[in-house]
Amino acid sequence: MTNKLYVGNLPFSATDDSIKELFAEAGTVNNVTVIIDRDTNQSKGFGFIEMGSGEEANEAIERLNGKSFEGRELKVNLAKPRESRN
DNA sequence: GTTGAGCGTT
Repeated sequence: MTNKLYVGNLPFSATDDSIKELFAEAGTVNNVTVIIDRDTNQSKGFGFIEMGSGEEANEAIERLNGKSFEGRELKVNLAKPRESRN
């Protein structure tokens, strides 16, 4: 999987839906996952986006990385594989 | 406020 993106410095007002619409301009958004803190139900300030293809993911990085969104500067990069939370 | 969480099966 090279089509998975990591997005950080996300505004707390952002959600999976708003991010999906944002990344939709760069290509097909296959899936969006915003990390929500289970204890506070508030976003941790980062999330993960799965694009339709690696080229679309790369497009999203170049177009949305460092872009101002809701008053916060977006950090977009390739995501690293998740480790077990055990 | 920066590289996941949830669920017992995706």
